[in-house]
Amino acid sequence: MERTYTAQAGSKPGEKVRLMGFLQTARRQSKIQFLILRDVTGTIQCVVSKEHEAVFAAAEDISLESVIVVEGVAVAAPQAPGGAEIQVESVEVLSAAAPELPIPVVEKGEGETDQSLRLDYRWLDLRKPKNLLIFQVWTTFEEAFMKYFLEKGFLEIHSPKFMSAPSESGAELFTVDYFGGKAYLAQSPQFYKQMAMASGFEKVFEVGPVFRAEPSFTTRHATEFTGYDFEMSFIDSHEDIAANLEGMIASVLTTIKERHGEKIKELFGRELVVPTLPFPRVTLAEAKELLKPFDIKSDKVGDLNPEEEKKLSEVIMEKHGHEFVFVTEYPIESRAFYHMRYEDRPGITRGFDLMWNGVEITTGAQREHRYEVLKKQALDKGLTEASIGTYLDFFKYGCPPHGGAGIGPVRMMMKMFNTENIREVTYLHRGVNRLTP
RNA sequence: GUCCCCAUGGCUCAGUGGCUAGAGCGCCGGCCAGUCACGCCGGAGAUCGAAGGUUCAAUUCCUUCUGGGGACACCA
Repeated sequence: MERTYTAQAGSKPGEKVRLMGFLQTARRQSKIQFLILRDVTGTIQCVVSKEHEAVFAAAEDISLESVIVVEGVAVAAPQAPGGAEIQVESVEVLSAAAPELPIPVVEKGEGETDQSLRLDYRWLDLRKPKNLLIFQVWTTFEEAFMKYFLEKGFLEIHSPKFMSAPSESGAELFTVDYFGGKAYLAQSPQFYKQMAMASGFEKVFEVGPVFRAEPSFTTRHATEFTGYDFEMSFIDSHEDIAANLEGMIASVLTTIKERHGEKIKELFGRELVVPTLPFPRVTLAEAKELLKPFDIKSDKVGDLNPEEEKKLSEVIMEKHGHEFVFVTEYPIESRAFYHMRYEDRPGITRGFDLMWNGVEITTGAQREHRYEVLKKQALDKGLTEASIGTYLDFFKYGCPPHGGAGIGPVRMMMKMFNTENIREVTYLHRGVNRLTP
């Protein structure tokens, strides 16, 4: 018999159906049992009556979270959760769960299970409907991200993750053994998406893994995560990049809100807001000025510390009613060597950071495409020709003016669900102290 | 890497310088024809994170270590 999903069962009253999923809850009485079956579409109540002696006995022994097949008649049942239930005629265990779960799948009472323990048993933790929703949204996110750029004629590239030399200054890279030699895991597709500009591809985007060997212990860092990047040629300034970035975000959030807005609100209490265009923009100097009244101690002159980022977002929300803000005109000291600088103000870069509700989610810039200028900027930052010679060569034989941005979708997901921690929205977190499961 | 906090059955938490370390959920057994955080009765399950120290006596106080969380630095 063909399988019916729990979400469809209600629309088949009187029909015999076959359902498959996990036994989420069992409420057992002497002559009637209520089994809550969960599949990827939701849950439904299955009723086992003592009239079916053998079935009743079999159902009594099924441990919670076992994988089962239930056959029975779907009926409308106003008293049942969801308004429909299955009158069970047979039940079969496909895979029995060990009787005591190491972490609960249905959290009862006050405290939620400790996060690190939940991550140890992530495959059980992910059985929770709210976690399933997160990955349904991830899928929509990536689809909408790609759709936005594909419709604008961007090409998709996949740059290699093995590299022969460290790419960015001071970057902490993972070293791997490469046939007896040394290789590094890419901490950004930066160099290779720029190479695509030198190749005349003009507009590219990439979805791919990024590796960072930074020993960071925060709620928003991982040693491996997915990066969304784009790069485009023949731009006038970093504003062209900002415009595409904000357009993409508005488009992505529109789609996500349409498809998942209600569920997100129901399960996470977060009312998703589609941002208006353009996003507010402030220069770093203006940001510092706006923050002055709050007397936040910061030893950062050319950048914002996390507390300042949070406060700035609050101020912007008050002034403009906007969750996003671009911060522009960072000094060269706090930016990568390849950021283009203003002709008239050589200490200032033509780029931006984008904040969403207090967290940095993107860095973007116009890149320096002039070979001699780029080389000088790199050497000034302490890089050697030996280490970035190949990269510099990309610009030696003609390269259009260009720019791009690197987006941290994990951080955006964190903001979409108002979770405190990127680990909650990561399929399997990789951190300094976590390599399993 | 620096600073702060935490560690008690499978899970979430109480608690105490001294007697048998408690509860709810879960688990096991029994009862209960409509539950829906079902209910009721009974039971098992803890070297109180590890090592050392103070003390007549340490799960409780002290030190170190390990594990976890958070803040900073760095970044997406």
